[in-house]
Amino acid sequence: MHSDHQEKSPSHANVESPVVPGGILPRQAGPGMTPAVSPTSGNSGHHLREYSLPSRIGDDDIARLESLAVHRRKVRSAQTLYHEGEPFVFVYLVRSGTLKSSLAMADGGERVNGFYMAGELTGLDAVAYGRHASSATALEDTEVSAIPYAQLALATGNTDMQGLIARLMSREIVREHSHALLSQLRAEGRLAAFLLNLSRRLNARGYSLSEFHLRMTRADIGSYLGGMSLETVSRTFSIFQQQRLLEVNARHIHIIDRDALTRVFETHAYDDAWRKPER
Amino acid sequence: MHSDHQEKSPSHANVESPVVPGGILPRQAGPGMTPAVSPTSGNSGHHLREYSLPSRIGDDDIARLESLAVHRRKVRSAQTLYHEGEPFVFVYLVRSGTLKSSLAMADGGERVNGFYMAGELTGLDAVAYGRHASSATALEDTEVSAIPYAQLALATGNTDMQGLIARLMSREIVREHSHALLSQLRAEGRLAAFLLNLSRRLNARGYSLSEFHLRMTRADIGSYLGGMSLETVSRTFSIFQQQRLLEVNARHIHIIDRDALTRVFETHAYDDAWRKPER
DNA sequence: CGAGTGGTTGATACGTATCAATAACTGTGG
DNA sequence: CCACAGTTATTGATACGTATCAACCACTCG
Repeated sequence: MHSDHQEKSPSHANVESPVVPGGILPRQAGPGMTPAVSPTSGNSGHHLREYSLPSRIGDDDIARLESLAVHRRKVRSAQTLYHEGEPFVFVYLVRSGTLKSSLAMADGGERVNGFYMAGELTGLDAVAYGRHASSATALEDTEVSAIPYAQLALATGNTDMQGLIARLMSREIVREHSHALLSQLRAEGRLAAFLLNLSRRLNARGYSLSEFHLRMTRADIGSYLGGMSLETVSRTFSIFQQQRLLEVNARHIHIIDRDALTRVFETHAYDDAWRKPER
Repeated sequence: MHSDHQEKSPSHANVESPVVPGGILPRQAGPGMTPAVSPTSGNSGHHLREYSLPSRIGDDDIARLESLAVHRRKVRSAQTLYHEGEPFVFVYLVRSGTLKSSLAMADGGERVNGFYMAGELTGLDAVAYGRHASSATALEDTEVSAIPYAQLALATGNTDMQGLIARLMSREIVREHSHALLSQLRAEGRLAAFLLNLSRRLNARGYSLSEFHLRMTRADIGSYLGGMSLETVSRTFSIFQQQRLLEVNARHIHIIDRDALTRVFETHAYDDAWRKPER
């Protein structure tokens, strides 16, 4: 029930490679990671272009966090790492694999609010009330490092652990804000933004920028993008394919025209985007 | 240009009352504030019922923060406290009045991502990158205390200021997650959730639970609720009024049937809520 | 091979955006 | 003090995007 996650495309090796303690990020991590908000001052707000999903952090920070980890934990595909409501003990640094974070809705449905990949920290929403505010489920076999939050909070010494935590949380807030902007876009814009974002994050981990494998279902994507039905997600993929922006084969994605995709989500706002010009 | 914020209804005094240093919260603040996530474990997720907007904090915490404030600042209605992109120096504790937080969109539009009232802290999204990630605009004449973030970060001693900041940020994250759940609701559910939330927050500040004055426009509300047009907001108010759930007079709101309002947002999910039962 | 899960596609219904006209109110300046 | 302009809100008509329902296919797993 978890066998299709081995990459089939030769262009990108699997991240399951031996996890070297203290540096799980294949390549590129230093410069260019920090500024996800454009430094332009009264900017016109290219949040969507800039928006980066769950907190990616530098190798040095990862090492610092890793040093406080008490154990590794493997989570099989479809298993959950923690459930919402559970007492909060650890934050988890993803070593390999992919997690989805979700909230249960009153009616039994679920809302996906994030996907976490290697080098990202999950569980920070539990700090507020000492209980996990969301659940984390593995979308493929995944390995995490468990870091006792109490350790982080108490950590003293030259490493400004407190500051790191604060920055990571703030980044999560910024990310949520950017994500909220998706509600202004229609299906095509949302999916385009999502794909470009995934592409960048995977690329930062050493995969191809143009070709990758989705680890989540259409339903997950739709939920994450703000209550789109899985059918709409599927149809939107088909549209992109017809327009030759993508090649889609179930979960294999090949981005053909990156620029056009970018235009899609810069153009497909509900009202303003395409109407303002002629005013 | 800012004259309609004086309460007209006799049932609730204006908060502009003399700001007593060290305790701006009119009443009720201690018990019952902390748990905004239901402690039930594998819960069915009443996030929407529980969801609390920007970080409200206890009087003691407010006092601790206030002690670090370097100055007060008055912001006239429609003026902005800070713009996105500006260098980050202060977080602001709202003393009186109301702020809206918003992001500029690439096309010139704006997306409202929060409203802040007395006792709430704004600016935490700037910690991530040292620049404000959103703009704060006064919806009425507003007064804030400016607290240098550097002070907070360095604060030592018995007061666990770091922990407080961490909890506040985490709470903001939880709040964002809850807010994201609104995307699963339709117009009526979203507006109902919004009104009930406002009602509770105002009530915690000593106002009537059933009657209050909106400080934001229909457009602001629509934007905040996820890209609803101002017309839809207006129409939804009318619907509630016809159903005798509310009395609406421009920005004066009188909640007649609180329970029914609650049912509205528990019922008006897109698919699951009303369909699951018969499966 | 049958069951289950995930994905695609079509027909249709519904919710809401959009466009438009009007009204109430606010602040401004003669 | 009143007329004018600008904002805000209400309401109706219509168009459009997407949810929903349904049928079918592909693939995996036991």
